[in-house]
Amino acid sequence: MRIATYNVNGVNGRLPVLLRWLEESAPDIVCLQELKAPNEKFPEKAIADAGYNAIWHGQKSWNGVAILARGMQIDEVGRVLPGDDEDTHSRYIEAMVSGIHIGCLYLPNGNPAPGPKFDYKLKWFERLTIHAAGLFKEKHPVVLAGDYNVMPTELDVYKPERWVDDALFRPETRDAFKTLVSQGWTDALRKLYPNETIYTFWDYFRNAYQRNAGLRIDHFLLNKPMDKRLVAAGVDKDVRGWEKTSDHAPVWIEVKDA
DNA sequence: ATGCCGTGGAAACCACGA
Repeated sequence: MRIATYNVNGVNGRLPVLLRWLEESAPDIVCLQELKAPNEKFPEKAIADAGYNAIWHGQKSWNGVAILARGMQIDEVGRVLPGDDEDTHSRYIEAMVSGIHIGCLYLPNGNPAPGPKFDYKLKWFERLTIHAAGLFKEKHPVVLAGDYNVMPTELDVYKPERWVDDALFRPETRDAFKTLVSQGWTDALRKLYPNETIYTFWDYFRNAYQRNAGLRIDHFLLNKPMDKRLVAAGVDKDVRGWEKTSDHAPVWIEVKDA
């Protein structure tokens, strides 16, 4: 079974790219971020015609997350990250699919830092870490996938020295990710490729993709039952080179059937 | 060192992204 995460940067503007990628790579479960569409404008029919069931949590203009499953039932568990009733951003959705517990997340960017947006990011990270502690202990496999807006180490940035003051790479942000992972989670891509340069995002400008000036910010965290089933992982980097593409590439893991 | 590009929504510019 293949599980993917993809920050589409606008699900409607990106629909041709998304449908082509779904057809070519045929992932079984997909986490989408940055829908940039309200619930009523989610392209449910086009995605159903491609063979996918879907649940989504949209919002006008910004954010928005969804979980897709190819020919499988999706049982929604929640669509809010607990811990802040005032948080109106659509950044989290959670479901059970084929016995796997999936959390799909779009962690706040946090720039400019310092400032209120950075404070919001760190708070959101704390809430995620509290929620994740419960998920980690579950008996069944759990996947926390999405755009974490964190480069965990210097290996995950094309020029680390240029990013040290950025909200995606500041010490507080990296510490927050480290604290989360230290609950016992497996960073799936890093486990399989401990020393490789792997990027999941390339800026639209300055020919970032052509220069491979990228960042690794889309991650899969696995609890132990899921980690035991991990067999492969990768980035569909070529998708980043398509016409009218997102600035992120799809990331995926392959897991053994139960 | 920097939104240089891109998206969505409102209103022919602005917010936001990483």
